Amino acid sequence: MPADPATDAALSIDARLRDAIAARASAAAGLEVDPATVALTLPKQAGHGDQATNIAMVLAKRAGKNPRELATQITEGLAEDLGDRLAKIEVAGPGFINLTFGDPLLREALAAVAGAGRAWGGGTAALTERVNVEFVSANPTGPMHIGHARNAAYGDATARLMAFHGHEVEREYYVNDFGSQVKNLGVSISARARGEEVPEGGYQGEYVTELAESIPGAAEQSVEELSALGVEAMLERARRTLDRFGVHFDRFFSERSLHEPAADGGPSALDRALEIVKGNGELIERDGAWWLQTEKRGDDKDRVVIRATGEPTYYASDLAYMRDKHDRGYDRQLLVLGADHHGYIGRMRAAFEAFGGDPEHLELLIMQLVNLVANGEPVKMSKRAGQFVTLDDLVDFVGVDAARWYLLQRSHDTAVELDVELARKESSENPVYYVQYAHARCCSVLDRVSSSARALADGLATDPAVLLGLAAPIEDAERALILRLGEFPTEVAVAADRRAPHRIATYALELSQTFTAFYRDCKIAGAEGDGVEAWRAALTLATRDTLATALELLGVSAPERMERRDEEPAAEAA
RNA sequence: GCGCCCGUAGCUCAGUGGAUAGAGCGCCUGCCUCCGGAGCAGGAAGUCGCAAGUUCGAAUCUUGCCGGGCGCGCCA
Repeated sequence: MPADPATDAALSIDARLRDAIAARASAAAGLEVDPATVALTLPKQAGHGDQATNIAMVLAKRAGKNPRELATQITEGLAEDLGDRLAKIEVAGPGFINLTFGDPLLREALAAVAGAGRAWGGGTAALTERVNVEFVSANPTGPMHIGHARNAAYGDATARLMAFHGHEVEREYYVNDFGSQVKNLGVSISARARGEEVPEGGYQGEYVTELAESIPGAAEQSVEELSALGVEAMLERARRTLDRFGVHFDRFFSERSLHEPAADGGPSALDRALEIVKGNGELIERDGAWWLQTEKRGDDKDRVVIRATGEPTYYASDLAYMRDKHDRGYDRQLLVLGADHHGYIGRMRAAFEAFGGDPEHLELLIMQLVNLVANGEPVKMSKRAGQFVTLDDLVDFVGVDAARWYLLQRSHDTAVELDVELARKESSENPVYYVQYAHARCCSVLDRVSSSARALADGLATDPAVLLGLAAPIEDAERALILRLGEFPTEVAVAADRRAPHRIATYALELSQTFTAFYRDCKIAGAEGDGVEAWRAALTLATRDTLATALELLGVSAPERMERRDEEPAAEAA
């Protein structure tokens, strides 16, 4: 996929700097320097410039030179090469080179962002991969709980992120519509339909009674029929819940279908997969059962695929399912699994390799737990007793935007605590509203900008060069905002590569803060000075689009105006 | 016992080799004749679990220990 040209232009600012630095560093150190290896970072410390590189320190040892001395030589060369694009360049600390951009370079940077619009930050993947992301895959035997909520939010946001970065992504839900749990659901519905207690080990939840009531003549139906109808109903319910949560799958893949004969009447996908691993010498018979020899591939022990009874295990389905996805030609399979599945990594990898898959192309992403807290007390969740905090409950309670934000703002591999009371009570002050507010503020300010300035700013999408002619000096808050916007493509790339959508949430918050500081320090609508209003409108426009993109990657809405919320009624006198 | 994840401010958590470790919430002090105060400015608050090691440089990499979560079925 070709990257957007405007994004290219901005990256080329970065690339041009790298090239220049690499050339001078190479000459000074007497070593080959690949521009791609030049680290350019935005220093967090004010006074350390707009970009910094540690190249002199990295090369010092190999070059046999003092880092500061090396840095000084590189600096002198760069100052000569880059002219007024640099306002300042200096050696600092142990050998950092700090660069401060000149106004011409800052204008080029903003022109690139503004020109790209909603495409800014995307499409920079070096090569496009076909990626299958399997997530949620909750058993259709019960409502989706808070753990599924985190899995859903994460899988979906990761898919959005990778697609935006430049990959072809498909979302897939594996439906466990086969086996003893499904039968168990049928048994439980049947019991409720006949007004009896659910047998030991059955599903106790209220929803089972609801299912029984919703199925006409349930008391007379067979367990098999009730199982099928129950699964169908639960799946439909899951679809509606996910839809409401902003998560849409490309495919619901039935486990049962793996067990059915092929379209041509040939063996099932499961049988074919087993034949393949058997042919590869991966199966062994022992104690009357068939085992996949996973231990030799790093698993704790071998795993049964066909029980002594002749029944395939759940693991056999997993094997066939991975094989099916593999045959569909994806470059990469991502599986988003719950915390309680981390013990499966070994056997899943082993299975993938057993049929000839390249382990590099399988990624198992483990979600850590969400601990729900209400009023400072942990919320107990018992599937047995049928007590859930469901995904629907969460959305009802705090709304889709806050729910997704809270579930996505932290790394997937750290356990998080979510205080639902707090999330709702503080909803007017929590970070997601702050970011949305910044977006709404961009929109509302742009409405107040003069039509001529607005026209100039809007024209940038087609002609970014307009900005370059503006002469007014760039102020600190404007500089900070441009640099922040300029980070977005790198942030997207890192977040996508690390499957870390929470970085986008962090970035969105930082961008919002930077914009708010700009808004405070620089008057936008009606600003004095030649072209200043248009220039600031362009900055606002670029911020609005980048915030909207960031929020969209998280699946959080970007409203053009926030509803004026009435003050909470003062603690009622009761 | 073995395996995976985590230990950073009062709380919830960012930060996967760089400079004086950050944010949100909470707390304290200020700011509404000014583009939306759902806001802004400032402040208090940290032995980055502990100890060694690697390096010019470690919250970050290695090892050991301590503490917490989760998992170790011919269940799904």
